Amino acid sequence: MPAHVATVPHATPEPGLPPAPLRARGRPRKTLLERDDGNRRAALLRAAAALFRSQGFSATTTRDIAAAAGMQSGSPFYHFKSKDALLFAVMQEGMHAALARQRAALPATAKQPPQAQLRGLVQTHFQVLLGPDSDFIPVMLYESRSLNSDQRAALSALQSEYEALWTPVLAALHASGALRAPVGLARLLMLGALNWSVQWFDASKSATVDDLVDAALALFIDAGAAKASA
Amino acid sequence: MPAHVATVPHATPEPGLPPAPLRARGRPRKTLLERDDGNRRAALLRAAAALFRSQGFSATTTRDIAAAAGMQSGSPFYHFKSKDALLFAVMQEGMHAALARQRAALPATAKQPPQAQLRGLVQTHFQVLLGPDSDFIPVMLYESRSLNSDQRAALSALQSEYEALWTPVLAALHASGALRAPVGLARLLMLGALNWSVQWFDASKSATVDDLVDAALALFIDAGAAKASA
DNA sequence: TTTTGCCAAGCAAGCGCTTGCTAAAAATAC
DNA sequence: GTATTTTTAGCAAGCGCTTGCTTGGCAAAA
Repeated sequence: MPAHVATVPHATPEPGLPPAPLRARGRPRKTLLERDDGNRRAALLRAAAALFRSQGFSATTTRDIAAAAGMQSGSPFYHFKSKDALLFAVMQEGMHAALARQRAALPATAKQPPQAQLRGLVQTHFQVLLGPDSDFIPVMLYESRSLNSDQRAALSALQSEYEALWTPVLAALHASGALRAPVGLARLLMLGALNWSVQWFDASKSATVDDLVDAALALFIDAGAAKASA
Repeated sequence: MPAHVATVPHATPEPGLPPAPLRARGRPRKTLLERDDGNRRAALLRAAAALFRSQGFSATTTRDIAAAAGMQSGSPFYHFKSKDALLFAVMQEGMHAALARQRAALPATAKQPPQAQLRGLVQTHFQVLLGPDSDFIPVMLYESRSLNSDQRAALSALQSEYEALWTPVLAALHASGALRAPVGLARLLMLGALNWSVQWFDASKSATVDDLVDAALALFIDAGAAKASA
Protein backbone atom coordinates (compact mmCIF):
# COMPACT_ATOMS: atom_id res chain seq x y z
CA MET A 1 0.00 0.00 0.00
CA PRO A 2 2.00 3.05 -1.17
CA ALA A 3 0.01 5.55 0.74
CA HIS A 4 2.67 7.35 2.75
CA VAL A 5 1.08 10.70 2.63
CA ALA A 6 1.01 11.41 6.32
CA THR A 7 0.41 15.10 6.10
CA VAL A 8 -0.78 16.57 9.33
CA PRO A 9 -2.40 19.89 8.53
CA HIS A 10 -2.78 22.58 11.14
CA ALA A 11 -2.10 20.47 14.15
CA THR A 12 -1.61 23.63 16.13
CA PRO A 13 -4.11 23.93 18.95
CA GLU A 14 -5.65 27.17 20.02
CA PRO A 15 -2.81 29.65 20.56
CA GLY A 16 -2.70 31.34 23.90
CA LEU A 17 -4.12 28.35 25.61
CA PRO A 18 -2.45 27.07 28.77
CA PRO A 19 -1.58 23.40 28.26
CA ALA A 20 -3.24 22.58 31.55
CA PRO A 21 -0.61 20.23 32.88
CA LEU A 22 -2.69 19.21 35.85
CA ARG A 23 -4.66 16.09 35.43
CA ALA A 24 -6.91 15.70 38.44
CA ARG A 25 -7.99 12.12 37.87
CA GLY A 26 -11.71 12.77 37.65
CA ARG A 27 -13.17 13.74 34.31
CA PRO A 28 -10.77 16.02 32.58
CA ARG A 29 -11.89 15.44 29.02
CA LYS A 30 -13.08 18.81 27.78
CA THR A 31 -10.95 20.30 25.08
CA LEU A 32 -11.89 23.80 24.21
CA LEU A 33 -14.92 24.23 22.15
CA GLU A 34 -16.88 22.63 19.38
CA ARG A 35 -15.00 19.38 19.79
CA ASP A 36 -17.56 17.12 21.25
CA ASP A 37 -15.30 15.52 23.86
CA GLY A 38 -16.06 12.26 25.59
CA ASN A 39 -19.79 12.25 25.28
CA ARG A 40 -19.59 9.77 22.45
CA ARG A 41 -19.50 7.15 25.15
CA ALA A 42 -22.59 8.66 26.73
CA ALA A 43 -24.29 8.66 23.35
CA LEU A 44 -23.55 4.97 23.03
CA LEU A 45 -25.01 4.33 26.47
CA ARG A 46 -28.20 6.20 25.69
CA ALA A 47 -28.64 4.52 22.33
CA ALA A 48 -28.00 1.13 23.88
CA ALA A 49 -30.46 1.77 26.71
CA ALA A 50 -33.21 2.74 24.27
CA LEU A 51 -32.63 -0.27 22.04
CA PHE A 52 -32.18 -2.77 24.85
CA ARG A 53 -35.44 -1.56 26.30
CA SER A 54 -37.49 -1.66 23.14
CA GLN A 55 -36.06 -4.81 21.58
CA GLY A 56 -34.34 -6.64 24.41
CA PHE A 57 -30.65 -7.35 24.79
CA SER A 58 -30.32 -10.40 22.57
CA ALA A 59 -32.42 -8.97 19.78
CA THR A 60 -30.33 -5.81 19.65
CA THR A 61 -27.16 -6.00 17.57
CA THR A 62 -24.04 -4.02 18.21
CA ARG A 63 -24.52 -2.70 14.68
CA ASP A 64 -27.90 -1.29 15.68
CA ILE A 65 -26.32 0.50 18.59
CA ALA A 66 -23.45 1.83 16.53
CA ALA A 67 -25.82 3.14 13.89
CA ALA A 68 -28.04 4.81 16.49
CA ALA A 69 -24.98 6.58 17.85
CA GLY A 70 -23.75 7.51 14.38
CA MET A 71 -20.82 5.13 14.20
CA GLN A 72 -19.61 2.23 12.13
CA SER A 73 -20.12 -1.34 13.19
CA GLY A 74 -16.86 -1.96 14.99
CA SER A 75 -16.50 1.34 16.77
CA PRO A 76 -18.47 0.65 19.95
CA PHE A 77 -15.78 -1.86 20.86
CA TYR A 78 -13.34 0.94 21.29
CA HIS A 79 -15.45 2.28 24.15
CA PHE A 80 -16.72 -0.99 25.60
CA LYS A 81 -14.97 -4.31 25.78
CA SER A 82 -18.05 -6.28 24.78
CA LYS A 83 -21.76 -6.04 24.20
CA ASP A 84 -22.14 -7.52 27.65
CA ALA A 85 -20.09 -4.78 29.24
CA LEU A 86 -22.28 -2.23 27.50
CA LEU A 87 -25.39 -3.76 29.02
CA PHE A 88 -23.82 -3.74 32.45
CA ALA A 89 -22.78 -0.11 32.07
CA VAL A 90 -26.33 0.86 31.17
CA MET A 91 -27.70 -0.81 34.27
CA GLN A 92 -25.03 0.54 36.55
CA GLU A 93 -25.59 4.06 35.28
CA GLY A 94 -29.33 3.64 35.85
CA MET A 95 -28.93 2.48 39.41
CA HIS A 96 -26.45 5.19 40.29
CA ALA A 97 -28.79 7.82 38.95
CA ALA A 98 -31.77 6.38 40.81
CA LEU A 99 -29.87 6.19 44.09
CA ALA A 100 -28.61 9.73 43.66
CA ARG A 101 -32.09 11.08 43.03
CA GLN A 102 -33.63 9.32 46.00
CA ARG A 103 -30.83 10.49 48.27
CA ALA A 104 -31.21 14.03 47.03
CA ALA A 105 -34.96 13.96 47.67
CA LEU A 106 -34.72 12.33 51.07
CA PRO A 107 -33.90 15.33 53.30
CA ALA A 108 -37.03 17.16 52.18
CA THR A 109 -39.28 14.76 54.09
CA ALA A 110 -36.91 13.49 56.76
CA LYS A 111 -38.69 15.35 59.56
CA GLN A 112 -42.19 14.54 58.37
CA PRO A 113 -44.41 11.58 59.29
CA PRO A 114 -43.72 8.27 57.53
CA GLN A 115 -46.69 8.72 55.19
CA ALA A 116 -45.03 11.77 53.70
CA GLN A 117 -41.70 9.97 53.50
CA LEU A 118 -43.32 7.12 51.60
CA ARG A 119 -44.95 9.59 49.26
CA GLY A 120 -41.53 11.04 48.52
CA LEU A 121 -40.03 7.64 47.80
CA VAL A 122 -42.92 6.67 45.54
CA GLN A 123 -42.90 9.95 43.69
CA THR A 124 -39.18 9.87 42.98
CA HIS A 125 -39.42 6.23 41.99
CA PHE A 126 -42.11 7.00 39.42
CA GLN A 127 -40.12 9.93 38.11
CA VAL A 128 -37.07 7.75 37.62
CA LEU A 129 -39.15 5.07 35.93
CA LEU A 130 -41.32 7.24 33.74
CA GLY A 131 -39.61 10.58 33.34
CA PRO A 132 -37.09 11.67 30.72
CA ASP A 133 -34.04 9.46 30.12
CA SER A 134 -35.98 6.61 31.63
CA ASP A 135 -34.68 3.66 29.65
CA PHE A 136 -31.88 2.70 31.99
CA ILE A 137 -33.92 1.32 34.88
CA PRO A 138 -36.37 -0.69 32.77
CA VAL A 139 -33.39 -2.30 31.11
CA MET A 140 -32.06 -3.23 34.51
CA LEU A 141 -35.42 -4.59 35.60
CA TYR A 142 -36.04 -6.75 32.58
CA GLU A 143 -32.68 -7.76 31.12
CA SER A 144 -30.63 -8.82 34.10
CA ARG A 145 -30.69 -12.46 33.07
CA SER A 146 -28.19 -11.55 30.37
CA LEU A 147 -25.56 -10.59 32.92
CA ASN A 148 -22.85 -12.87 34.20
CA SER A 149 -22.72 -13.68 37.88
CA ASP A 150 -20.15 -11.06 38.82
CA GLN A 151 -22.13 -8.35 37.16
CA ARG A 152 -25.32 -9.57 38.74
CA ALA A 153 -23.72 -9.52 42.15
CA ALA A 154 -22.50 -5.97 41.67
CA LEU A 155 -25.94 -4.81 40.67
CA SER A 156 -27.55 -6.73 43.46
CA ALA A 157 -25.53 -4.72 45.93
CA LEU A 158 -26.81 -1.49 44.44
CA GLN A 159 -30.36 -2.79 44.57
CA SER A 160 -29.95 -3.61 48.23
CA GLU A 161 -28.81 -0.07 48.85
CA TYR A 162 -31.93 1.12 47.12
CA GLU A 163 -34.24 -1.12 49.09
CA ALA A 164 -32.58 -0.05 52.30
CA LEU A 165 -34.00 3.42 51.75
CA TRP A 166 -37.51 1.98 51.93
CA THR A 167 -37.29 -0.39 54.84
CA PRO A 168 -37.23 2.07 57.78
CA VAL A 169 -40.14 4.02 56.31
CA LEU A 170 -42.20 0.89 55.87
CA ALA A 171 -41.27 -0.30 59.32
CA ALA A 172 -42.54 2.95 60.81
CA LEU A 173 -45.78 2.65 58.87
CA HIS A 174 -46.18 -0.93 60.01
CA ALA A 175 -45.62 0.07 63.62
CA SER A 176 -48.22 2.80 63.35
CA GLY A 177 -50.79 0.41 61.88
CA ALA A 178 -51.03 2.22 58.57
CA LEU A 179 -49.36 -0.71 56.80
CA ARG A 180 -50.84 -4.04 57.73
CA ALA A 181 -48.76 -6.39 55.58
CA PRO A 182 -45.34 -7.62 56.82
CA VAL A 183 -42.62 -5.16 55.90
CA GLY A 184 -40.52 -7.49 53.76
CA LEU A 185 -43.33 -8.77 51.59
CA ALA A 186 -44.94 -5.34 51.48
CA ARG A 187 -41.77 -3.85 50.03
CA LEU A 188 -41.58 -6.53 47.34
CA LEU A 189 -45.23 -6.18 46.42
CA MET A 190 -45.14 -2.40 46.40
CA LEU A 191 -42.05 -2.14 44.27
CA GLY A 192 -43.62 -4.68 41.94
CA ALA A 193 -46.69 -2.54 41.55
CA LEU A 194 -44.59 0.52 40.82
CA ASN A 195 -42.15 -1.21 38.50
CA TRP A 196 -44.93 -2.76 36.46
CA SER A 197 -46.09 0.71 35.51
CA VAL A 198 -43.41 0.87 32.82
CA GLN A 199 -45.45 -1.73 30.97
CA TRP A 200 -48.64 0.28 30.77
CA PHE A 201 -48.04 3.91 31.64
CA ASP A 202 -48.41 6.30 28.76
CA ALA A 203 -47.76 9.96 29.52
CA SER A 204 -50.03 11.01 26.69
CA LYS A 205 -52.96 9.16 28.19
CA SER A 206 -55.32 10.08 30.96
CA ALA A 207 -53.34 9.68 34.14
CA THR A 208 -50.39 11.79 35.21
CA VAL A 209 -47.52 10.72 37.38
CA ASP A 210 -49.12 12.55 40.28
CA ASP A 211 -52.31 10.56 39.78
CA LEU A 212 -50.20 7.45 40.01
CA VAL A 213 -48.58 8.57 43.23
CA ASP A 214 -51.97 9.28 44.76
CA ALA A 215 -53.40 5.97 43.63
CA ALA A 216 -50.43 4.00 44.91
CA LEU A 217 -50.57 5.60 48.33
CA ALA A 218 -54.33 5.18 48.54
CA LEU A 219 -53.87 1.52 47.66
CA PHE A 220 -51.06 0.80 50.09
CA ILE A 221 -51.67 2.73 53.26
CA ASP A 222 -54.63 2.97 55.52
CA ALA A 223 -55.85 6.53 55.88
CA GLY A 224 -57.62 5.93 59.19
CA ALA A 225 -54.67 4.39 60.95
CA ALA A 226 -52.45 6.94 59.30
CA LYS A 227 -54.21 9.85 60.97
CA ALA A 228 -54.65 8.04 64.24
CA SER A 229 -50.93 7.69 64.74
CA ALA A 230 -49.72 10.94 63.26
CA MET B 1 -35.10 -37.28 27.21
CA PRO B 2 -37.65 -37.21 29.98
CA ALA B 3 -41.11 -37.47 28.57
CA HIS B 4 -43.25 -36.73 31.55
CA VAL B 5 -46.86 -37.57 31.68
CA ALA B 6 -48.55 -34.61 30.13
CA THR B 7 -50.88 -32.86 32.51
CA VAL B 8 -52.87 -31.29 29.78
CA PRO B 9 -56.49 -32.11 30.38
CA HIS B 10 -58.40 -31.09 27.34
CA ALA B 11 -60.12 -28.33 29.27
CA THR B 12 -59.14 -25.93 26.54
CA PRO B 13 -59.70 -26.40 22.86
CA GLU B 14 -56.80 -27.19 20.56
CA PRO B 15 -54.34 -24.41 21.37
CA GLY B 16 -52.35 -22.79 18.64
CA LEU B 17 -54.90 -23.29 15.92
CA PRO B 18 -57.31 -20.74 14.59
CA PRO B 19 -60.45 -20.63 16.68
CA ALA B 20 -62.45 -22.19 13.90
CA PRO B 21 -64.98 -24.39 15.61
CA LEU B 22 -65.46 -26.47 12.53
CA ARG B 23 -63.56 -29.71 12.40
CA ALA B 24 -64.42 -30.94 8.92
CA ARG B 25 -61.32 -29.54 7.30
CA GLY B 26 -60.04 -32.91 6.16
CA ARG B 27 -57.62 -33.28 9.04
CA PRO B 28 -58.65 -36.37 10.96
CA ARG B 29 -56.26 -35.89 13.92
CA LYS B 30 -56.77 -38.33 16.77
CA THR B 31 -55.58 -41.81 16.17
CA LEU B 32 -57.21 -44.65 18.02
CA LEU B 33 -55.18 -45.74 20.95
CA GLU B 34 -52.07 -45.04 22.95
CA ARG B 35 -50.02 -43.72 20.08
CA ASP B 36 -48.68 -40.55 21.55
CA ASP B 37 -50.40 -38.40 19.00
CA GLY B 38 -50.22 -34.72 19.63
CA ASN B 39 -48.25 -34.71 22.82
CA ARG B 40 -44.97 -34.30 21.02
CA ARG B 41 -46.34 -30.91 20.20
CA ALA B 42 -47.17 -30.39 23.86
CA ALA B 43 -43.64 -31.44 24.78
CA LEU B 44 -42.29 -28.81 22.42
CA LEU B 45 -44.54 -26.20 23.99
CA ARG B 46 -43.40 -27.05 27.49
CA ALA B 47 -39.74 -27.09 26.53
CA ALA B 48 -40.11 -23.79 24.70
CA ALA B 49 -41.91 -22.19 27.62
CA ALA B 50 -39.18 -23.20 30.05
CA LEU B 51 -36.39 -21.97 27.79
CA PHE B 52 -38.10 -18.76 26.75
CA ARG B 53 -38.64 -17.99 30.39
CA SER B 54 -35.14 -18.70 31.61
CA GLN B 55 -33.19 -17.29 28.66
CA GLY B 56 -35.61 -15.07 26.80
CA PHE B 57 -36.99 -15.55 23.32
CA SER B 58 -34.11 -14.20 21.26
CA ALA B 59 -31.45 -15.95 23.26
CA THR B 60 -33.18 -19.31 22.88
CA THR B 61 -32.39 -21.21 19.70
CA THR B 62 -34.73 -23.58 17.98
CA ARG B 63 -31.99 -26.17 18.41
CA ASP B 64 -32.18 -25.69 22.19
CA ILE B 65 -35.90 -26.31 22.09
CA ALA B 66 -35.58 -29.33 19.84
CA ALA B 67 -32.93 -30.86 22.08
CA ALA B 68 -35.00 -30.24 25.21
CA ALA B 69 -37.89 -32.07 23.56
CA GLY B 70 -35.63 -34.88 22.37
CA MET B 71 -35.64 -34.00 18.69
CA GLN B 72 -33.24 -32.99 15.98
CA SER B 73 -32.72 -29.41 14.99
CA GLY B 74 -35.19 -29.19 12.13
CA SER B 75 -38.02 -31.18 13.64
CA PRO B 76 -39.87 -28.45 15.52
CA PHE B 77 -40.70 -26.90 12.17
CA TYR B 78 -42.90 -29.82 11.38
CA HIS B 79 -45.14 -28.84 14.30
CA PHE B 80 -44.79 -25.06 14.17
CA LYS B 81 -44.41 -22.87 11.16
CA SER B 82 -41.78 -20.67 12.78
CA LYS B 83 -40.07 -19.88 16.03
CA ASP B 84 -42.43 -16.94 16.28
CA ALA B 85 -45.49 -19.15 16.02
CA LEU B 86 -44.10 -21.30 18.80
CA LEU B 87 -43.78 -18.29 21.06
CA PHE B 88 -47.32 -17.24 20.32
CA ALA B 89 -48.63 -20.73 20.99
CA VAL B 90 -46.92 -20.77 24.37
CA MET B 91 -48.54 -17.49 25.34
CA GLN B 92 -51.94 -18.46 24.05
CA GLU B 93 -51.84 -21.73 25.89
CA GLY B 94 -50.86 -19.88 29.06
CA MET B 95 -53.70 -17.41 28.80
CA HIS B 96 -56.27 -20.08 28.03
CA ALA B 97 -55.17 -22.09 31.03
CA ALA B 98 -55.22 -19.04 33.31
CA LEU B 99 -58.69 -18.03 32.17
CA ALA B 100 -59.96 -21.55 32.60
CA ARG B 101 -58.62 -21.79 36.12
CA GLN B 102 -60.07 -18.47 37.21
CA ARG B 103 -63.43 -19.32 35.71
CA ALA B 104 -63.42 -22.69 37.42
CA ALA B 105 -62.62 -21.08 40.78
CA LEU B 106 -65.10 -18.28 40.45
CA PRO B 107 -68.34 -19.98 41.48
CA ALA B 108 -66.88 -20.97 44.85
CA THR B 109 -66.90 -17.36 46.08
CA ALA B 110 -69.65 -15.88 43.94
CA LYS B 111 -72.08 -15.57 46.83
CA GLN B 112 -69.50 -14.26 49.29
CA PRO B 113 -68.52 -10.66 50.03
CA PRO B 114 -66.12 -8.96 47.62
CA GLN B 115 -63.17 -9.40 49.97
CA ALA B 116 -63.51 -13.15 49.64
CA GLN B 117 -63.92 -12.88 45.89
CA LEU B 118 -60.72 -10.86 45.66
CA ARG B 119 -58.94 -13.42 47.79
CA GLY B 120 -60.01 -16.11 45.33
CA LEU B 121 -58.76 -14.13 42.35
CA VAL B 122 -55.44 -13.39 44.02
CA GLN B 123 -54.94 -16.95 45.17
CA THR B 124 -55.62 -18.46 41.77
CA HIS B 125 -53.44 -15.82 40.13
CA PHE B 126 -50.51 -16.73 42.37
CA GLN B 127 -51.07 -20.41 41.72
CA VAL B 128 -51.00 -19.87 37.99
CA LEU B 129 -47.88 -17.73 38.27
CA LEU B 130 -45.94 -19.79 40.77
CA GLY B 131 -47.35 -23.30 40.77
CA PRO B 132 -46.39 -26.26 38.58
CA ASP B 133 -46.24 -25.73 34.82
CA SER B 134 -45.86 -22.05 35.49
CA ASP B 135 -43.60 -20.98 32.67
CA PHE B 136 -46.30 -20.02 30.20
CA ILE B 137 -47.61 -16.88 31.85
CA PRO B 138 -44.22 -15.38 32.70
CA VAL B 139 -43.28 -15.82 29.07
CA MET B 140 -46.38 -13.94 28.11
CA LEU B 141 -45.67 -11.19 30.60
CA TYR B 142 -42.08 -10.62 29.62
CA GLU B 143 -41.65 -11.60 25.98
CA SER B 144 -44.58 -10.04 24.20
CA ARG B 145 -42.41 -7.51 22.43
CA SER B 146 -41.26 -10.33 20.18
CA LEU B 147 -44.74 -10.82 18.78
CA ASN B 148 -46.03 -9.27 15.61
CA SER B 149 -48.99 -6.94 15.79
CA ASP B 150 -51.63 -9.51 14.89
CA GLN B 151 -50.41 -11.85 17.56
CA ARG B 152 -50.24 -9.03 20.06
CA ALA B 153 -53.80 -8.04 19.30
CA ALA B 154 -55.02 -11.59 19.76
CA LEU B 155 -53.33 -11.85 23.11
CA SER B 156 -54.53 -8.45 24.14
CA ALA B 157 -58.10 -9.63 23.73
CA LEU B 158 -57.46 -12.56 26.05
CA GLN B 159 -55.86 -10.26 28.58
CA SER B 160 -58.90 -8.03 28.51
CA GLU B 161 -61.06 -11.04 29.24
CA TYR B 162 -58.86 -11.79 32.19
CA GLU B 163 -58.99 -8.26 33.54
CA ALA B 164 -62.73 -8.22 33.17
CA LEU B 165 -62.91 -10.86 35.89
CA TRP B 166 -61.34 -8.43 38.32
CA THR B 167 -63.16 -5.21 37.58
CA PRO B 168 -66.56 -5.93 39.19
CA VAL B 169 -64.92 -7.22 42.34
CA LEU B 170 -62.73 -4.15 42.64
CA ALA B 171 -65.68 -1.91 41.90
CA ALA B 172 -67.63 -3.49 44.74
CA LEU B 173 -64.67 -3.03 47.09
CA HIS B 174 -64.31 0.56 46.01
CA ALA B 175 -68.00 1.19 46.62
CA SER B 176 -67.76 -0.29 50.09
CA GLY B 177 -64.76 1.87 50.97
CA ALA B 178 -62.40 -1.06 51.41
CA LEU B 179 -60.47 -0.02 48.32
CA ARG B 180 -59.63 3.66 48.25
CA ALA B 181 -57.71 3.92 44.97
CA PRO B 182 -59.60 4.33 41.68
CA VAL B 183 -60.58 0.98 40.25
CA GLY B 184 -58.67 1.21 36.96
CA LEU B 185 -55.37 2.23 38.46
CA ALA B 186 -55.85 -0.11 41.39
CA ARG B 187 -56.21 -3.06 39.05
CA LEU B 188 -53.05 -2.16 37.19
CA LEU B 189 -51.06 -1.62 40.35
CA MET B 190 -52.35 -4.77 41.99
CA LEU B 191 -51.67 -7.01 39.03
CA GLY B 192 -48.23 -5.45 38.82
CA ALA B 193 -47.52 -6.35 42.41
CA LEU B 194 -48.66 -9.92 41.83
CA ASN B 195 -46.92 -10.37 38.49
CA TRP B 196 -43.65 -9.10 39.84
CA SER B 197 -43.58 -12.00 42.28
CA VAL B 198 -42.24 -14.27 39.53
CA GLN B 199 -39.02 -12.27 39.78
CA TRP B 200 -38.37 -12.94 43.44
CA PHE B 201 -40.57 -15.73 44.74
CA ASP B 202 -38.74 -18.89 45.64
CA ALA B 203 -40.87 -21.78 46.86
CA SER B 204 -37.94 -23.18 48.81
CA LYS B 205 -37.57 -20.00 50.80
CA SER B 206 -39.45 -18.70 53.76
CA ALA B 207 -42.82 -17.59 52.42
CA THR B 208 -45.51 -19.83 51.02
CA VAL B 209 -48.06 -18.92 48.41
CA ASP B 210 -50.63 -18.56 51.17
CA ASP B 211 -48.38 -16.08 52.94
CA LEU B 212 -48.29 -14.12 49.74
CA VAL B 213 -52.05 -14.10 49.42
CA ASP B 214 -52.42 -12.85 52.96
CA ALA B 215 -49.80 -10.17 52.50
CA ALA B 216 -51.31 -8.95 49.25
CA LEU B 217 -54.79 -8.67 50.72
CA ALA B 218 -53.49 -6.95 53.83
CA LEU B 219 -51.65 -4.50 51.63
CA PHE B 220 -54.51 -3.73 49.28
CA ILE B 221 -57.73 -3.68 51.26
CA ASP B 222 -58.70 -1.82 54.36
CA ALA B 223 -59.79 -4.19 57.11
CA GLY B 224 -61.83 -1.60 58.99
CA ALA B 225 -63.88 -0.47 56.04
CA ALA B 226 -64.16 -4.07 54.97
CA LYS B 227 -65.99 -5.07 58.11
CA ALA B 228 -67.99 -1.90 58.31
CA SER B 229 -69.66 -2.56 54.98
CA ALA B 230 -69.94 -6.35 55.06
C1' DT C 1 -50.78 -46.47 -0.92
C1' DT C 2 -50.96 -42.43 1.54
C1' DT C 3 -50.08 -39.90 5.63
C1' DT C 4 -47.54 -38.87 9.72
C1' DG C 5 -43.60 -37.65 12.33
C1' DC C 6 -39.15 -37.07 12.33
C1' DC C 7 -34.04 -37.25 10.86
C1' DA C 8 -29.77 -35.57 8.61
C1' DA C 9 -27.67 -32.32 6.02
C1' DG C 10 -27.02 -27.92 4.74
C1' DC C 11 -27.87 -23.00 2.97
C1' DA C 12 -27.92 -18.02 3.28
C1' DA C 13 -27.93 -14.49 6.32
C1' DG C 14 -26.53 -12.38 10.28
C1' DC C 15 -23.85 -12.30 14.53
C1' DG C 16 -20.03 -10.54 17.98
C1' DC C 17 -15.75 -9.24 17.71
C1' DT C 18 -10.82 -8.59 15.78
C1' DT C 19 -7.58 -6.54 13.02
C1' DG C 20 -4.83 -3.10 10.56
C1' DC C 21 -5.04 1.24 9.73
C1' DT C 22 -5.75 6.62 9.71
C1' DA C 23 -5.90 11.13 11.16
C1' DA C 24 -6.90 14.62 14.31
C1' DA C 25 -5.67 16.35 19.05
C1' DA C 26 -2.76 16.50 23.18
C1' DA C 27 1.49 15.92 25.40
C1' DT C 28 6.21 16.25 25.30
C1' DA C 29 10.70 17.51 23.47
C1' DC C 30 13.64 20.59 21.28
C1' DG D 1 7.49 28.32 19.25
C1' DT D 2 8.02 24.78 16.48
C1' DA D 3 8.89 19.55 15.94
C1' DT D 4 8.09 15.13 17.34
C1' DT D 5 5.70 11.52 19.74
C1' DT D 6 1.67 9.56 21.96
C1' DT D 7 -3.04 9.18 22.65
C1' DT D 8 -7.71 9.23 21.26
C1' DA D 9 -11.47 7.97 18.41
C1' DG D 10 -12.94 5.81 14.86
C1' DC D 11 -13.31 3.44 9.93
C1' DA D 12 -13.40 -0.59 6.74
C1' DA D 13 -13.06 -5.16 6.08
C1' DG D 14 -13.83 -9.52 7.24
C1' DC D 15 -13.29 -14.10 10.06
C1' DG D 16 -15.36 -17.83 12.22
C1' DC D 17 -19.43 -19.19 13.99
C1' DT D 18 -24.49 -19.46 14.89
C1' DT D 19 -29.00 -18.69 13.42
C1' DG D 20 -33.82 -19.80 11.56
C1' DC D 21 -35.43 -22.46 8.32
C1' DT D 22 -35.61 -25.74 4.06
C1' DT D 23 -35.08 -29.89 1.73
C1' DG D 24 -35.15 -34.77 0.56
C1' DG D 25 -35.77 -38.85 2.39
C1' DC D 26 -37.61 -42.77 5.20
C1' DA D 27 -39.81 -46.02 8.46
C1' DA D 28 -43.95 -46.93 10.66
C1' DA D 29 -48.75 -46.43 11.00
C1' DA D 30 -53.37 -45.80 8.78
